[in-house]
Amino acid sequence: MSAAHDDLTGRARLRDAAIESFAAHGFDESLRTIAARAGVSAGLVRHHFGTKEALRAACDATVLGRYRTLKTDSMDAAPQQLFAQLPSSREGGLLIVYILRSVREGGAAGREFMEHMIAEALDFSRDAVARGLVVPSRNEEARVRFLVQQSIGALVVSFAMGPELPLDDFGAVMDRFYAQSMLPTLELYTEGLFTRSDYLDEYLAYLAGTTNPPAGPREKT
Amino acid sequence: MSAAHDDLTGRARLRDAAIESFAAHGFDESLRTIAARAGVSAGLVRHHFGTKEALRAACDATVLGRYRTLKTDSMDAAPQQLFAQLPSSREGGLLIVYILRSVREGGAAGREFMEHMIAEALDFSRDAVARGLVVPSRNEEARVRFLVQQSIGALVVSFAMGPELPLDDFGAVMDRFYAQSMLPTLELYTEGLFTRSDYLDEYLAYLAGTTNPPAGPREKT
DNA sequence: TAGGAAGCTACTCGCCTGTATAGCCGGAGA
DNA sequence: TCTCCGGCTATACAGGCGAGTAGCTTCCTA
Repeated sequence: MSAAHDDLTGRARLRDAAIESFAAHGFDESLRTIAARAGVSAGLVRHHFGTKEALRAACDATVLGRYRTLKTDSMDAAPQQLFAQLPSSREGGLLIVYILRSVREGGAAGREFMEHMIAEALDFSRDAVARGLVVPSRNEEARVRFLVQQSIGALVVSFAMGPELPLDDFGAVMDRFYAQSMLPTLELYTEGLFTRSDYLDEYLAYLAGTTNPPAGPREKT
Repeated sequence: MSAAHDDLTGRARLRDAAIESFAAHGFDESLRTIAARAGVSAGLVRHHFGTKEALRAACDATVLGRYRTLKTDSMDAAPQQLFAQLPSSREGGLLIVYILRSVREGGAAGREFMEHMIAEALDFSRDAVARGLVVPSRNEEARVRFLVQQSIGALVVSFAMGPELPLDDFGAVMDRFYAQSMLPTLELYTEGLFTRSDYLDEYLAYLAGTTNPPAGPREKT
């Protein structure tokens, strides 16, 4: 039940070892390696989970659950960045790396993590707009999806470029990333990029000409 | 020598088949599958390239070369997006998918592609600033690295979320992506995100307090 | 105290991978 | 015409993988 890290039953130890292995070295990590990390035999994976896919699913569910818990436990505030105070603990860093790897790999789990983060960001964004801190968008959801996709994508790419992610003191890696991107982020968010609004105006005119009047545009699949 | 697709020598056919396989299904595609796609035997890979790693290196070099060629051949203009008119041809789409997959996978090849695109974008950005189209940044290179990382990252994530990339008519996939992100991009680039400059001002003050005066800040590794 | 289930391990199987070796075949040069 | 040589194939090999089977220990319960 709890998220302690010591003498647990084999199933929990195996699951936690798999989460660490997956986060550290990717989802192709072999069952034998995972079992060795957990200090148990390889056959125990099959005994408890049946298949590797099922073990992976259990890891995904556990990570998502712990992520939710950590996020709601520390509702102090998240100024402008997702993953704000999360990587302070080793546990939080582990979760972030696992999630980023899931997104990078694609598949159902990555999609679920993305949708979860988009929903969070949408709440946050609406509140920020209501409080007058953020300019409104002509399509709030599209903007949030776009911003999350960009932010997470930048993290994914940045970490993919590095030689390897140190699972411990992941906070240092995160700090380095923010140190490199904080100034450009604030510049872009505060001052924009274009000196004139020609491009936007033209595109809005183009949109008005092709679809219904831009009151409440909605995605069309 | 040329990039035709029909009766080539086995080495070229093998290399081209590997590029398509890697782009379509990832770099774990087996040598036998690649050879089958090329219509040759699996042993020929070893005969011509020695190891799979060497085949991969040949593919990387070929893709980078073709990308350079395609980019310089069509120097008409690239309004605000990298990969502007590139995916119009099947060849161009193939290259983009291959590059995105390389970046997503990480490693030396992905780093090289990234640095190449950053250098391109830096040229373009300096020119745009000089022409008064784009506001100057306090650190041009940091901004460009950040923007490229975000743009490529968004593409990587977006394509990772999709079930599979259709190698043919990749232009349609690209169009769909731009259709979803064009409005948020133009809004953000034109109007920014924050209503006030508090965050930026505070961060600049913080920077001024920790380092040398912010005249020409430089990255510190 | 006997029984039985649960937790766990040792061993095995078939498959697929990259790599290695031996040899076939056709065309160019002497 | 003989010969050699490069392109190419067929087959083999060792290793790692996920999955399957059988059996051991331990502890709880009837």
